[in-house]
Amino acid sequence: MPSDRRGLAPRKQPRQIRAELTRERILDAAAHVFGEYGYAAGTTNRIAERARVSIGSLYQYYPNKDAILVELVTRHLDSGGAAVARSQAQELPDTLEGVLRLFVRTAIDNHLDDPRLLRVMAEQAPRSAELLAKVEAHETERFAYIEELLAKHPEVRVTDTYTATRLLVTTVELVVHKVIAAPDPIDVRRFEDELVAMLHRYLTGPSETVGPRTA
Amino acid sequence: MPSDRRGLAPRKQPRQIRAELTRERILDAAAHVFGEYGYAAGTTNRIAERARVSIGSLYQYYPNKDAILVELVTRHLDSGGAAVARSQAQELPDTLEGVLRLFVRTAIDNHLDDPRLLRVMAEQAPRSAELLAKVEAHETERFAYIEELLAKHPEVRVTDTYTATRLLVTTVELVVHKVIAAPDPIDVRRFEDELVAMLHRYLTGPSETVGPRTA
DNA sequence: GTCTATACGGAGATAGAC
DNA sequence: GTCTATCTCCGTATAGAC
Repeated sequence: MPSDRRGLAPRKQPRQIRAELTRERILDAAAHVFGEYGYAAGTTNRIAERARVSIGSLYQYYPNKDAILVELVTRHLDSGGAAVARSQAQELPDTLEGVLRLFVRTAIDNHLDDPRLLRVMAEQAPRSAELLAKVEAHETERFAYIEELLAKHPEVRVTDTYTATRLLVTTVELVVHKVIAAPDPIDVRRFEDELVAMLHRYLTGPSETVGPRTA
Repeated sequence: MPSDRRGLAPRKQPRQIRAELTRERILDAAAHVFGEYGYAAGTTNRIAERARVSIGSLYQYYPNKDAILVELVTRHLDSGGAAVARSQAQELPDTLEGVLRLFVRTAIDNHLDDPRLLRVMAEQAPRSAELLAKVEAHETERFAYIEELLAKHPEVRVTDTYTATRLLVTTVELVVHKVIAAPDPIDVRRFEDELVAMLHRYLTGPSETVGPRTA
């Protein structure tokens, strides 16, 4: 225990920083425990143990187990947003296909680090209203971003851009989740190729009737 | 696992029949309770109550809660298989697009009856080894069926049919689940149109435009 | 074979000492 | 502000009467 600082001028408010670190530690521990045991068996006791914090302390930082998971999901969503921002900072590829590939790959990379945790968050998490709202907000943001992106490319021939955007983003999200979370190590890059091809042909394909093209 | 006594007893056994009915009743009750409360809050007590059976009796028919869900999923998968068989019995559409539409629509129809239960089964169910095995078996079957189907259509220009089939089936399954399970009643038919278009263009699109992943 | 009553156990959450 | 100890709650599963 540090010495009693009563009456001394606060130096740098180490408490706040320490507290923040503890929150982080708990969150990291939760990520690990949820990933290893799943949500139901990922008990707060285990989380506290792994974070090297007593169960009592844990409840000082988070009101309940669910709140931990919500923060975990939030953190994940933010990390995804940050990744997108990073790509935006650099110059985007010229071709539509390049843009699609970047989009898909970013999604993949953002999930590769912890597939098991992904499963918990994407599939096992109890869907509280708060969580749903957060996820939906991020989704809306993504929709807008992608729709705008597609608008810049004249090759896009699809008419119902509203539905198309939703289908595209949804497909990428779901398929990427599935492939990453799959128990067997599928050939991810091959999947990536096909997924990009599918999206690209969808967007640039003939809008209604299909005429076979001669090579 | 129920004991299969077929062929052993030539005499009528009304008990067996009654027992089978009770199993059914419990299963129906479970479907309702899981759909309404989710898996975790869908307790065996509630299930027993709704099935008008005591909790003790319930455990005479099923060893534990998980077994009930497994049987529920099995039943759902079988119903899907039956639907496919039905389409197979009739003549398939001539065009590839028609076939794809039938495939997508069958998937949708097979899920429309109880979206909330679908959510539980697809998302919340604890994935026991047994359950995973069952699901995977069905999936493999579907893969084979679709791959064969695609082989019959010369319009299909995609080269890596193995990966393509998996992408296609996976996409349909996931997107359909998502759309059906979505809280707001999305315009399902519009989504169907776009999904079919995407798959169709993917399969018939130029295969050589997509080079290997760009650096 | 179906019920009632209950045990068993585990998880979330809290109280109070330090 | 962190710990230990504990309490409550509740769901699963069982025992035993009828």
